[in-house]
Amino acid sequence: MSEQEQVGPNRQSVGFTLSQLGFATSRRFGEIVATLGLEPRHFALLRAVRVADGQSQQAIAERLRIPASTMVSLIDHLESEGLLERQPHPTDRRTRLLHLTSRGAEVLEQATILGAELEGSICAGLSTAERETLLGLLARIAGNIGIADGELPDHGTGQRPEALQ
Amino acid sequence: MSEQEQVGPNRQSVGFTLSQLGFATSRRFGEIVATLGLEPRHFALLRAVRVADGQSQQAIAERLRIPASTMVSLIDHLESEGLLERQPHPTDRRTRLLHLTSRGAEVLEQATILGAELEGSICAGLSTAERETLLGLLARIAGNIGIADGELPDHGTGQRPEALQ
DNA sequence: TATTGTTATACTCTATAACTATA
DNA sequence: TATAGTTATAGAGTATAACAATA
Repeated sequence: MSEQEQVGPNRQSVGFTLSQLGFATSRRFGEIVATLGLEPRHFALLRAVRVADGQSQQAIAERLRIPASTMVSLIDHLESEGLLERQPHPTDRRTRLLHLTSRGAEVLEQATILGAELEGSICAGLSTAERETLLGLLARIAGNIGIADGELPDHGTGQRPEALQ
Repeated sequence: MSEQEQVGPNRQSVGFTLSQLGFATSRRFGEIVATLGLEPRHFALLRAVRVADGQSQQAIAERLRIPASTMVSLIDHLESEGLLERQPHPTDRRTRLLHLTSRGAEVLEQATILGAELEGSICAGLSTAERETLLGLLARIAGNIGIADGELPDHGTGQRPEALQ
């Protein structure tokens, strides 16, 4: 046995391995989007805005489960970078509607491409069938853990929502 | 398509799924050890002490890649809980040697049992062969990412070492 | 002069709550 | 009176650097 001791659930356990790989993958993704001047949470926010252009800050904050005050600083940053804009609501002057700029759309597209490249490097050497097998097994585990497709985790635990990891 | 938008690399990508499951698994493990009054980093520290009783604080800090000042507060906590003890070095009076107490060993054993139960719930419904297949595929991905067996990630990124997640 | 552990401190991140302007 | 967004502030967590004791 290696001198390095296991630290989570048992090494060679699925749980430990998932923790380890999930952490490494998130970190790698963070390094990659950093080359575009973004953090993962900025990427997540740009994506959420792109889902439907012209949503209010509050609508997106609820979607991403982040406090309104955090939204302000995230949007301040992205607006200062010229990636999105606050625009007035046509009838409610309290509300700000968020729109991607063309530059924001470009950066989002580049980040998506870099993400696809990361996916390729992660899965290097796996056949299509193996990748399908892996995704199928992971989906069953997601079911065991209680992560339904498309569901974001409860935010009542004091943990940051994984959307913004 | 679900109204919920993907936030990392593409949903249905291995990378996104690993991030999601890794995060959820870590969180669940944290909730579990919390029932013993521990955080995951305390569990990791107890394990590191158990590897060889009587290591110095510095030796363990290097193993876990955490700053010396952080070690102090972690050990203060565990010592106040009666789970480990600082003892003098026989010849070097600067050095403190760390030892598990019998209660610390018990708690560590209980945490290990709870971790095994978590592993069981994560893998519920998977046959032994499927579990082996999964671990094999994940090991290949670990190789792609550059996580050698037993290796802890570089700590130069500003991220917390996963040992202490 | 170097090293072990401790303490002090500064920084980042996050969330709660107070505040403003509108409704 | 309630709501959208902003600002102020307090807390946790972490790391760097100064420090005391010892080598």
